[in-house]
Amino acid sequence: MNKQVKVRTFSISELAKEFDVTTRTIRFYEQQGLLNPARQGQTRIYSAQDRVRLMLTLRGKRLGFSLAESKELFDMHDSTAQGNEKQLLYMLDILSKKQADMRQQLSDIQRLQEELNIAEVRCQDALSKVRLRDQKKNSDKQQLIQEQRRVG
Amino acid sequence: MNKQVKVRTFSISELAKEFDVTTRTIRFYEQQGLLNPARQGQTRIYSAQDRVRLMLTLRGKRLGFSLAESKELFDMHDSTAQGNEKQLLYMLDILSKKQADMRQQLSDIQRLQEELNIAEVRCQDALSKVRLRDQKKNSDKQQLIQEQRRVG
DNA sequence: ATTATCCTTTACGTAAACGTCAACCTTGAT
DNA sequence: ATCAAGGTTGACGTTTACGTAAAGGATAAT
Repeated sequence: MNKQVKVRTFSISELAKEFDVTTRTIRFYEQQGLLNPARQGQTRIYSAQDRVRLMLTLRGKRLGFSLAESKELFDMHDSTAQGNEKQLLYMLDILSKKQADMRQQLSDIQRLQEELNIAEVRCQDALSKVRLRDQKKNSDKQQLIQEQRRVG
Repeated sequence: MNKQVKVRTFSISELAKEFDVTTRTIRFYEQQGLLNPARQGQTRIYSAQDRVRLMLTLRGKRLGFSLAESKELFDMHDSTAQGNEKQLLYMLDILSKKQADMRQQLSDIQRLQEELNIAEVRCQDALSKVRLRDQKKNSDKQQLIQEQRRVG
């Protein structure tokens, strides 16, 4: 039985829209060896796998990975299936380094989050003070007008 | 009483060493308005505050902040002490956006950490399989040698 | 038939964040 | 006195990650 498995594919602009990047960006990632879409004629056809790769690449970017680093991780992930010992050890080394990076970032983020909260409170505080002052200024003015009416 | 307060200061290379950046980097940050060291003649003298700013700038970088963004946050932090309502509202807006960023990053990191762990396990697994195989190969060889001795 | 909509390649341009000289003080040690 | 160690200001070079424009092919609607 020739099982016709339907595979969902994507056009370049579909992916661009979904991930809010330009098509230029996606083509660039391909040029850098991060994506490898099939072709229909000369038009690119992206598989679900390609889509995942794009997702991972973008997440990597948000976490400060260069495209080259992401590519390296992808390549290793692909090759370690049939990797030799040296490859595997190298991969483990990279993985542990990345994990250290992530621990660092995690603590960076937590510290920054606290500081942002503090700044926000400070800011809200200053804001309410400004508003109170302005309110008082207005009520003073109103009072003045009232008195002027009584007098004039 | 003329209280002579001793203030710890730093040279550019001290800071460079401490934070593992080049002096070029530090001067560049000054040029971009992130640092503002005092001068003694023409040599730069960094205060503890300058040092903190450098620290924050570098942490910002690790979290994907551009130098311009960090500068903006510094400037606002400095100015919101006597800021008007519009300034404060703008600052609050930025703060909430940054917080959203950080939440996103936090989840990115947590996901990636899981994936790195999985990859590590997979890799360790592959490694031990490779080693077992090699061990067997060696023991086979040893056995062969033994037999050859017995025969030869 | 032509207009519009996607898609393509090629190629030059650009902003950010430094690196890398060059050419020049200054200052304490030998 | 000189010389090494550290500091300074330009100024041009480099890498990364795309932007932007030019010139054109393929298909679908009007």
